[in-house]
Amino acid sequence: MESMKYPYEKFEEEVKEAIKEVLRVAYDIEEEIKLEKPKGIADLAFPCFPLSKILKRNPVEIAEEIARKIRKGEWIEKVEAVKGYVNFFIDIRKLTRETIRLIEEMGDDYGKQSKKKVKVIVEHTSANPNGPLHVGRARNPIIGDTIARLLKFGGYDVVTQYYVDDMGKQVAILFWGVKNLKIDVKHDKDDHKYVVYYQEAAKLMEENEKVRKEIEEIIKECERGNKKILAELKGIYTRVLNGILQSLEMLNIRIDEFVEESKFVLDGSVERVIQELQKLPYAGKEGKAIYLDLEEFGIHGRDKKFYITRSDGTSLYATRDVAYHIWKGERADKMINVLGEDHKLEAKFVEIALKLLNKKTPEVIFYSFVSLPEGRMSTRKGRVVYLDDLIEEAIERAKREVIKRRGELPNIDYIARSVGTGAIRYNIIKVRPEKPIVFKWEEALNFEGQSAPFIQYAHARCCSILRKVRYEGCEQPEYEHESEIALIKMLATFPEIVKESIKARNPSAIAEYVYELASAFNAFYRDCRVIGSEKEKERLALVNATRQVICNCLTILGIEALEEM
RNA sequence: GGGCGCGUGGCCUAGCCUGGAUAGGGCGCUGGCCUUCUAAGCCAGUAGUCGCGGGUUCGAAUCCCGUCGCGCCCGCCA
Repeated sequence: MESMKYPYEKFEEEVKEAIKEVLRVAYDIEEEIKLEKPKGIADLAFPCFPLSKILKRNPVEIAEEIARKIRKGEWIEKVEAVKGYVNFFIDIRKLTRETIRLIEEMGDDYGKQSKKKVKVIVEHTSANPNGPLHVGRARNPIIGDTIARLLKFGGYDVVTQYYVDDMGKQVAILFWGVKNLKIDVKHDKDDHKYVVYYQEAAKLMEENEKVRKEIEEIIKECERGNKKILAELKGIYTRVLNGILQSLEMLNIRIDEFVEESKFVLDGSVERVIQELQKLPYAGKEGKAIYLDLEEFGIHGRDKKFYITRSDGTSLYATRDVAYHIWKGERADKMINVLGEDHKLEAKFVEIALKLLNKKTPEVIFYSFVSLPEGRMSTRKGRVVYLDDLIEEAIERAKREVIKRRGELPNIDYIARSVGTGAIRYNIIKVRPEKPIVFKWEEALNFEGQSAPFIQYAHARCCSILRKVRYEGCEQPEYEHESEIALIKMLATFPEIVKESIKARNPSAIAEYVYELASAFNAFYRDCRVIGSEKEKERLALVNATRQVICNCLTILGIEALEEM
């Protein structure tokens, strides 16, 4: 698969070369060729308007002239000039043969890019282990996991990391609560059980000076690297963390590595960061607290001071984050972090600090919060939808739908789970991360239209046909019906979509594409009878190829490709 | 006050990086399609000053400036 090229890519190169050649010979112009893909008009198009300026001639004429001078090629089947554009049409018979052949040869690998030998660490979720995940933050694991899957598909070596904040106020409050309170909670998951201790302790801390002091003392001890306390703390937060991980598991999300924040205090790297940073000319002191003045880096106003230590010499979250990123950067070629938009300023601080220390900086994907129609989610105000409740509801509803349509299938629970959780993942990932989402049950649990079940359904239809008639290969497939042609073109562009969506770090492009592919398949299904038709063999090839590409997309999206539903 | 992000039919959304040929979809609503491969489907209809104003350009949803609305942030918290 090294340096291999997919058919559409080859076509595009041929077109570019052909245009370049004509421009050079006929007009003595060396220009970067920018092509368009006007759906439904041509496979590729070259607008001649910029040339018209250089040549001081009518673009319509130029297009016609260029069109005349370009001959058919290996991939170019036809060239036409229309309204100032040179339109190129691909040799559909060749495209068909190559695409079907490639999909069959490559299978689950179709669409992948060549191995990059680049290691990427994707950090996502990293939620404080003080309670269950709520829907407001559920974008994080879904975006992170999908990015990781996408990059893996694109030929990168990917490792996912969860940065466990075991030294923060949140975990300290939880710890205090569990040690000092006795609350009877009935819940089968520890994250839901323990969050009650956290909530109660947080309330007491606000009302009671003594409690506040005790919790602060816990934090101080952690920051001084008290191993005994840290170990005790770990015993408690691990149970909450495991609850969080169970929720993620339901969504098909598994994280490779867990990195504890305390590690960087214990191994002295935070101290080294502080030493290095305070040597910088931007360093200053306010009392005994050390800060960096970031005015010069475009950060103005009150927030220009980036504190790296407190007055008592202990480190701050962002400082420890710098140490973590230095460590991470030594273990990867690229770092990608998925963070809530509330972390923008902190991330900027970390980035500047890393640059000043001459270290690698991470790319960050920020997402907006999911809010409720009543406003931002808040555990304290009880205005919250837990991810577990959403998952449970989705699965239940999916199960009712399966029973309604299909009766009691033997693997109904598996199907219901795949449909329900798939719907959740798809609904989150189809929207670009920076767009705010207002959570509505009827939207989150939508099983129709642009949704995971729609796509899974198209896949199941393919499988159903292939179950009835075995596909045993097709030597020279050829298609005529416009629905067949549209479908084969969709299949052929998949590798391009993968490439672009990686480049733009935009997994929602895959979600968009696979929906369109499923849609194109539905049109084909409507128009072209497969089983029993004269073209049965060829159409089976198309069905099989569609099945494969939908499956590959769903793998990237972390959604189950169901054979039956 | 400052910084960042978002603003596309009643609702949701793609396209914006890299400007081009009628702004794609979905939900909803109206009507139609199951004696042939799964109707979680399909078809037809409905609905749009791409927040607003200016600029750049042969051409702007897309780039630039301004403006309004919403969100997030601006702690020796995380």
